[in-house]
Amino acid sequence: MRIATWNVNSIKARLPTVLEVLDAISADVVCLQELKCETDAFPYLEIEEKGWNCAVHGQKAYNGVAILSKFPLEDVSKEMAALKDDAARYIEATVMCPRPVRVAGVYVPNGNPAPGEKYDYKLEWSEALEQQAAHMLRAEQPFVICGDYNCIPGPEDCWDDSAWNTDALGLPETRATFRRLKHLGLTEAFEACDGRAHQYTFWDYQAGAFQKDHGIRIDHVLACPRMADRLQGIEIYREARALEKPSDHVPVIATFAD
DNA sequence: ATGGTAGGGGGCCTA
Repeated sequence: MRIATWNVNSIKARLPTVLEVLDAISADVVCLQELKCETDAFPYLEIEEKGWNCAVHGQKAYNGVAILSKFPLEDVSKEMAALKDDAARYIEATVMCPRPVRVAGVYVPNGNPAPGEKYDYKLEWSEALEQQAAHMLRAEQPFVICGDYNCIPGPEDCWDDSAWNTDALGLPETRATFRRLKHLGLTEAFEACDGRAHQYTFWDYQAGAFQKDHGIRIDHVLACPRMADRLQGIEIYREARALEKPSDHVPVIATFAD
């Protein structure tokens, strides 16, 4: 089975592209971030028409996450146990593929400017996610946590570390929150399957960043031990960034043995 | 050179 994550930067502005890319990547489950639409305004009809089941946690203008699945979605939850959050940044559901897997889709706060209130919120949110992961590890069901972590794991995951290690996405304390998550016993799919330096999932719209390959790797798939045992590969669908009216992020797809 | 671009919503904020 293939599980993908993609920050679409507005589902409404991107719908034709999203449908085209969903066809191209052949995933069974897709976590989407930055829908930028309310739950009721999600384009259910157009996406369900292509065979997807949709679980959506939207809000007006900002944030918004969804899980799409070719298999039935069950037991949808839109909150982490440890955080009452006004922002729509979290969604969790069980997919039957055919064995049940718990899938969490996350949109971790950007955190800029750092230091400041926004960065404090990022750290608070990351702490709640760590607690959520710990809770899921204690439960019996295998799981993955996919999404836009807004974290550049290491200096090799951006084009110029000196440009990023003082940014909220690359600060040592940000990288520490991501390491703590992994140290609970989660496997980062890219690290386990590929691990090459300078492979990116986001390029800014500004200053010709994509053309210069000035990117960062901030979209990640983390797997529990049992799912890590089934992990077969990771792909970054870079082609999506070269399309007309692209998102600034591209899909990341992890393949697991059935 | 502290800009640049994109999206949403409503006259700036987030990224």
